[in-house]
Amino acid sequence: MNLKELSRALELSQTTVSRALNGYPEVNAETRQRVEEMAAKLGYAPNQQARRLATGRAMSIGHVVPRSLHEMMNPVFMEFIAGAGEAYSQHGYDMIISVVGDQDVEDAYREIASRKKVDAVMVHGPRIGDNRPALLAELGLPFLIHGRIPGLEKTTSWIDVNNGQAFERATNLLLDLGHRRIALLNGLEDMDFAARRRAGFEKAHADRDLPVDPKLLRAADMTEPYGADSALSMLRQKAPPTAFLVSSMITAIGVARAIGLCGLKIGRDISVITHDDALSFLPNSGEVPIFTCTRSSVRHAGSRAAHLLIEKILPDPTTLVSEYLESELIIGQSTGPHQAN
Amino acid sequence: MNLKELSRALELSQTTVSRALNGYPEVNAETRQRVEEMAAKLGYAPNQQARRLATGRAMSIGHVVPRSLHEMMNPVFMEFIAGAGEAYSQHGYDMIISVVGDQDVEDAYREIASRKKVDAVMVHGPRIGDNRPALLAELGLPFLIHGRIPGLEKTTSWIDVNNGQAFERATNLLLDLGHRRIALLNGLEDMDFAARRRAGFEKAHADRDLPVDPKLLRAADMTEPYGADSALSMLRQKAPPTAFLVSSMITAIGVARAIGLCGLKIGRDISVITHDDALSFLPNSGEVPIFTCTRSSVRHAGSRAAHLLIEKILPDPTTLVSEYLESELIIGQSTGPHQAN
DNA sequence: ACACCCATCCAAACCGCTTTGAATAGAAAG
DNA sequence: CTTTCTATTCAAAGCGGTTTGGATGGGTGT
Repeated sequence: MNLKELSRALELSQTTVSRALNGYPEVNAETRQRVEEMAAKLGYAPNQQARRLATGRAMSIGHVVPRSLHEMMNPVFMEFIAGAGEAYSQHGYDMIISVVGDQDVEDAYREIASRKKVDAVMVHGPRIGDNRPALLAELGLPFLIHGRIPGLEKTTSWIDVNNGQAFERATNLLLDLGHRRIALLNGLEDMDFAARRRAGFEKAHADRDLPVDPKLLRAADMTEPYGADSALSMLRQKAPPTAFLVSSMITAIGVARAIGLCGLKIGRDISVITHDDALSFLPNSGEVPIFTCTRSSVRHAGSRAAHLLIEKILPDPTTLVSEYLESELIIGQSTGPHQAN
Repeated sequence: MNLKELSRALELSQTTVSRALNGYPEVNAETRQRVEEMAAKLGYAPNQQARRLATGRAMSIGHVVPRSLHEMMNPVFMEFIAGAGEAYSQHGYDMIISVVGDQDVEDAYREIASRKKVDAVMVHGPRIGDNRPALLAELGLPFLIHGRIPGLEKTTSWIDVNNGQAFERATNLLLDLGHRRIALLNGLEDMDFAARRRAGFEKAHADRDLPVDPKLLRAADMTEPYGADSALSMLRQKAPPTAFLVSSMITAIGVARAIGLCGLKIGRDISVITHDDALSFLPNSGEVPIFTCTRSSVRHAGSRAAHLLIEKILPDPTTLVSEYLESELIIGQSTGPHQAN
C-alpha cells in the first residue's frame, strides 16, 4: 500500500492525499477526513525511506559508541539510551546506535555524515581535550554532549550534572561527620565527570585546610571488583580510611563487600557515599536507602537530552543550549559519625 | 557531493559510476579505478536514504524494547546490543532501537513494518505463549529470537543458551556437595529462560528423589535488593537454605550482601552459584572467580545472533536457524561442602 | 455583469540512487 | 568484407514520497 494506490482508491491526487495526511491547511476538512479514514482502513503509512529522501531529513539521531567507553559506562549508557529512546519515539525520530572500535570513531562519524544517516548525534562520555566537537562541526553534524568538555562549555551544547558540587557536598558531609581519612574511588580521570568530582572532593578539603592523602585516591573503570579490591587494600594499610566516596553504585557494592570481608560494618565502622545514577536494576531507594548517595537519574538525563536536541538544536543548529541536572544528596544507611576508637 | 556531481566530474554516466563503485563486472578495470580515486578524493559516499529507496532494502535491523522488559534485562540487554552492534557494523547494517511502552509493542512493530524501516528484527525476552512470532509473520518481518518460545522451537529461528541443562548441572554440583536445602532465586517465570532454569533445578532434584521446598523458590526481576531481601528472609526462617542458585550476578551480589549481614561467610557457611552473563562491568573472572557460576557471554550471543540474522535469514527469510550457545560451569570461591554443623 | 479572491485540488518536478534495456565500437568469426 | 559477439558505456525509468506552480470554480465587492 503506497501513496499512489491510496490516492487512486480515493480518486484524489497524490498531492492532496499527502497534504491531507501531513496536516497542511489547503485541504477541505471533509476531504481530509475521508483520506484519513481510508488510510487507516487500508493501513497506509508513508514509506520512511522515500519520505527521508524527499524531505532531506533522516528523522533519526545517531549514537556512536566506542567499545571502550561503553565498556565502563555500560549500564549508565543503557539507562541514558532508554530515556532518550522514549523521547525520540514521541517525536517520531529513530535512534540509531553504532558500536565501533576505539580507532574507528572518527570514521564512523564521517560515514554517518556523508551518507546523511542522521540529523544529529548525541555525544557520550566527553573527555578532557575531546576533539569530537571539532570533528562534528567540520562535518556539519549538530550535536549535544551528555557531560561537558572543559574549555568548550560556552561553545557547545551540553547537559550535565553538577558533578563538582555534588561531590563537594558529599565530601563535606563526611567531613562534618568527623571523617578525616576519606578515600575517593573515582572513574577514569580523563573523563570530564571524574575530573570534576575529584575537584569537588579536593575543594571541600582545601576549604578546611585539610590535606588529601594521595594514597586514598584511585581512578579506574567502575567495576565491582575495582571497588572491592581497592577498599580491601586500603583498609589493610597502616592508616586506613574511615570513609569512602565512590563514583558508582556498582563500585560501591564492591566496597561494601570488602568492608564485610574485613569484618567491619558499613555505616558504623566505615562510611560510604556513592553516586547513584538511579539505575533501574540497582534500586537504592526505600525509606532509608542502603547507600547514602548523590543521586541523579541518568534516564531522565537521556530524556531531557533528546528533547533538547530535537526541540532546540535541530530547528536551528546554531543554537547553544546547556542545562544542569538536579543532583540530590540523600542520606542512607551507609554513613555515620567517625568512630574515635 | 552526490552521484550526479561525481559522474560529471568524471565525465561518465551515473550508471557507470554507480556500477564501478558497487563492484559490478561490466566496468573497465581502468575506469573503475579512476572512479574510485575520484570518489575518495571528493569524499563521495552514496546517500543512504536514496539507496534504501532504490534498492528497497532498509539496511537496518530493528530492536523493539518494551520498557518493562528492559527494566529487568537492562545490563544484559545492553551487552547483547553491543555484541550485535559490532556485527551489524561489519555488514554495513544499522541498528535501530525503539523504546516503547509495554502496550505499544505491537503498534511499534506494525509501524516499523508498514514504513519499511528495517529488514528484520531481533526479538528479545521471549515469554511463554509469546505472540510476537505470529505478529511478525503476519507483518512479513523476518526475525530471530534471543531465547526460545515453548512450542515454537521448530517453527521459528532462535539462538539460546541451554538454560535447563546449565541449571541442572549447577544444582547437581550443589547436591554433590551435600546441600539439601537449595534456594532458587529465579527471574520472572513467565520468561522462557527462567522457566527452563527452574525445570533444570527441579529435574536434578527429581533424579535423586529429593523434594523441592516451595518456600525456597522465588521469581522476580533480577535486582540487587531482590537478592539481598530474599536471602535475608530465607536465612532467618526456621529451616534456612544452605545454598543458593541465582539467575543473575546482580542478584547474587545482593545474596552475598545478605550473607554478610547475617555474619556468615559465603563459600564456607553458605554456597552460591549464579548465572554469569559475562557482563563487562561485573567481571567474575580471575584465577578463581568470586562466584561459582554457569557462564555464557551474552555479548557473544548478540554477535552470533546478528550474524545469523544477516547471513542466513535475510538472504532467504524462510530459512529456519537455531543454535545453542555454550555455557560453562565454572568453580569459584562461593561454593563448598555442606557444613554438618 | 465583471474583475478579483479564496478555497481546493492537481500535474509535474524533484530528492539521489539503482537497474533495465539499448547503443556503440572494436574484435572475432564466417 | 559482412556478421556476430563481447566489452563497455549510457539514457531513462523507476523507488515512493514532498513540494512547487499552476488550474478550477464558486463567492464577493462594485
